[in-house]
Amino acid sequence: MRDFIKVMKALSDPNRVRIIKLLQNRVLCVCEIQELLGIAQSTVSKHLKLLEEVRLIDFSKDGLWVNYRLSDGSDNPYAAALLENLRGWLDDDPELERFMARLPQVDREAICRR
Amino acid sequence: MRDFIKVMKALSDPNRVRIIKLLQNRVLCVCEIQELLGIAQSTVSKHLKLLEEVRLIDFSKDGLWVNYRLSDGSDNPYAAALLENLRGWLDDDPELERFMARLPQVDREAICRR
DNA sequence: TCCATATATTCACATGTATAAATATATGGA
DNA sequence: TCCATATATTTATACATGTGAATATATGGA
Repeated sequence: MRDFIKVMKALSDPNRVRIIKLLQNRVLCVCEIQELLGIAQSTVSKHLKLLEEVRLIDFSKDGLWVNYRLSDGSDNPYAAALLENLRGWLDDDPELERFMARLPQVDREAICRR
Repeated sequence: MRDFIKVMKALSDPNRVRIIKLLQNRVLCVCEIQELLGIAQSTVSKHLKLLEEVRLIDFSKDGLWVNYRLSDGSDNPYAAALLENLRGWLDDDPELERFMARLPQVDREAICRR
């Protein structure tokens, strides 16, 4: 029960769901997500940590950058099923569409180094 | 997004998930759920109202009794998909197994009239 | 009409949570 | 070794939420 509840709570926040939807397109680092969502860096880090704890996402380090991507779902069946569901959900959400439109222009080299 | 978040929040509480799992077996009234979960009547009513608002459950009145049952899911695709997922999930949860075992003995006529 | 009772609502309270500012950590380059 | 910077953590705060006691509502019977 606890594992299930944790996954549901993880997906009960709009910003965390937005992060999942953005990661459906490509790998992102913290500052790219921060730039896209327009929230504080510490907030982004916290959301990412929570999503990782329930195995909705994975990360790998590359120098100073930390690359976040969707989990393959092998560790948590609840997470896997919901990631699968989310593939087809919310694609017509207007706010998400705006984020998606900006995604190609968000580059960590241009955005974060300043 | 808002509809999705509301369904996820509705399923982010253990007692509400327990109610859903119990309703997979049969229709239940408020006092039967109260007796099974061991929580206050007002709390049960609140949970049921929230679950109904996101179309996870339905109810029909029968005199003083109010019969709650799982929704057919036709109104909310998120609710429908999660109800489907929950059909096979959590069946091996020990606490839920105890609730299920007590379910046949919980009868509104015997439990609530006193 | 009056009462009993199943459920809903109100209210107060303790706990949980999303947020951002400030600070700490870690990595790479000079 | 020292500095710059990407990310993580700590801290404080406002707000949301689960809970139960008390109260209100609604339904049926006498």
